[in-house]
Amino acid sequence: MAYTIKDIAKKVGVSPSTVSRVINGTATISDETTQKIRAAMEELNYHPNSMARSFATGLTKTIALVIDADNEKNFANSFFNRSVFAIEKQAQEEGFNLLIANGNKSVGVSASQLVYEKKVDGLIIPPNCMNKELENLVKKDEFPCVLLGKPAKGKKTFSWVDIDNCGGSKLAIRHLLNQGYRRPVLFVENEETVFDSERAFGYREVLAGKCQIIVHMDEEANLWEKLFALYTKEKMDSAICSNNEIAFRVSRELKQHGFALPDDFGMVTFDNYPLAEYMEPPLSVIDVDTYTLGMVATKQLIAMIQNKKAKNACEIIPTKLIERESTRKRKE
Amino acid sequence: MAYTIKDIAKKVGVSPSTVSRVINGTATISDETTQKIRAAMEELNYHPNSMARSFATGLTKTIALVIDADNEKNFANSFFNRSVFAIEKQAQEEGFNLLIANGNKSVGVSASQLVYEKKVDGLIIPPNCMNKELENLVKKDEFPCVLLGKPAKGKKTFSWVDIDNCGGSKLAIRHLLNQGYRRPVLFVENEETVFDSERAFGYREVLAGKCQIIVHMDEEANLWEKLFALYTKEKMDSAICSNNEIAFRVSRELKQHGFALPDDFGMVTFDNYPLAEYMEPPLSVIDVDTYTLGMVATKQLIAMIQNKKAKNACEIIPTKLIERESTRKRKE
DNA sequence: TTGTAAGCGTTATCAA
DNA sequence: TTGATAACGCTTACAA
Repeated sequence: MAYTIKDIAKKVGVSPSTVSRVINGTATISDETTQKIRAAMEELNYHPNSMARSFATGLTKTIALVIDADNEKNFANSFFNRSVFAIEKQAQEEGFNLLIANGNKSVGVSASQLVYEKKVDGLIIPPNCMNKELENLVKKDEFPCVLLGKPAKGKKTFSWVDIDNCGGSKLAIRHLLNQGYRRPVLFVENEETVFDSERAFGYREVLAGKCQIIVHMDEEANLWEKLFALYTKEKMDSAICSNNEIAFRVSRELKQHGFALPDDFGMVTFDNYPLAEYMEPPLSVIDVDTYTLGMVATKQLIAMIQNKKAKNACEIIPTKLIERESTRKRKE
Repeated sequence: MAYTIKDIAKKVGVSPSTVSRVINGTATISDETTQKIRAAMEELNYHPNSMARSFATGLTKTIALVIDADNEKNFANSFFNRSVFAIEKQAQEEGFNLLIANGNKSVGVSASQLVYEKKVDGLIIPPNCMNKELENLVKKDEFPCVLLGKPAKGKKTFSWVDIDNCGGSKLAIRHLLNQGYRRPVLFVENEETVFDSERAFGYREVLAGKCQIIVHMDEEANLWEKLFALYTKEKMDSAICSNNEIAFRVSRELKQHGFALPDDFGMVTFDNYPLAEYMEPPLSVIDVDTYTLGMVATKQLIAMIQNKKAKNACEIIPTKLIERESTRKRKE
């Protein structure tokens, strides 16, 4: 068995509470005893038992990130993972551990269970992992939680952090217009997702009164037909794509049919990873800082746990433009 | 305050231990009392306090994955992340939670601390996160741990799981030879890493007695010069690359200097993500199953925790070849 | 099949 | 500045 606080107390000749006080700094203890206790802990290589501690205090010093265990794509992608990395780092920095929780009730230990069982002090939840039970649970107990992404309308009572999808969209279009393109089309996966709808909103706002075309990729069985129509009928000369995969598919079709980027067609895509820099030509991108996203969410959550922050804070992380070959300035 | 086991006991009119027995199935309890207890738990929405439980049993039902918090690249890449996802899923399946631990001592709660403080029951450690302290610690206490990758020579006393780097290499060369290429060169990052050295080993074994050339990318300041020399002097006509990034760099140089893939040059790369499929032409790959890697490691670890498995097991996950355009069969 | 009671290691309350 | 002591919620001998 490992040493306990009692062993230290006995060795030094003080009571366990004194040792506890030295460990936690919860009372002023004479320099002399403090020294002796420190020395004894060092000598026996004593480490407090975290479970006993958590049990006694009711605090676990652990936060959980909820993931969708049914959907590997939602987890194992570079964007989410930079966030995970940031969350872990920030948590560490503030003395917290990160637990990965399952958003799905059907298998293993669900996020709700972690809350019920008091295994964590707070939750970071991607909106798509939020379900009714979790929602009621955190609201009822005022359990600290931060959404990693803007919640859908009508659920604004949570704290959340998101990247500036609307602003990113604007940045992209203004850039295209600046470079001499006239008819940028927006390609999204599914406008019903919050981030695609925000991007569409930004697109529409900048192009108010002008030609606006939004293509939903999930409906495009015959992509080339669609592209060709947009080119001939709508004079499409450039695009903003909502992700690298879309950008790849669109540019491949165009190139295969004789279009050259950037001369015949300009392209900006959201996300700098994984393909943008490696495409031919390398693509200009709206870079979303998912690292900062994760870091800010974690800071906010821990502040809530420590009662330092309002229950209803929200923050938007700005995006930035990285210019590359795919939007080279056009000669007038 | 949430309900405790005593509340349930009182409500049903039994002792707390009986309730505990029902929860854990540690004794046969009459059907009648079992029913009543279950009903009471349901009614009060009772959930056992995990910290009290862990404290009493000394078991946390949590495993930790150690990561290198100083190096984002080591964490936020698609290979490692499929493993993380698999680890989480497998852990869930067996009723364990996954904690992310910091391999680095300098910041926050290090992996060693988690062990000292008894916050986890076992560790999954990438070999590059293994340090002297951790090594001594797990050996001394016979603390359950599995390495996520083959350890360097002389550290074989750990359980480990790795992908079949040597076999993957062989698969790649045999494929190139089959397709009619004659002089495959191996491009690695750094042969001192275990996986590159295994790959080199496989390469040498298949080409025993024939021309063998291994290029270390970290030393190649002028890549084209090197490639040109290999082509003219050594008649290089194909390559195996140790990762997508190398494959991209090599193929870009070749294409820029007028070589066509696969006609002038054949290429196989390790790893199917993130670029291989999106390159021009799409690259044939040695696909490494990092999902299975993580899953097997987790199974092994949990078996160790439950005393079902030897302390010194090791397992190798086979690789497989995915043929694409970059190694189309040559006409003789 | 069930109850009693001790114990897990720490913190927190109350006194001194 | 310190010490006794209770309490945290659960598990587990030991008894019955």
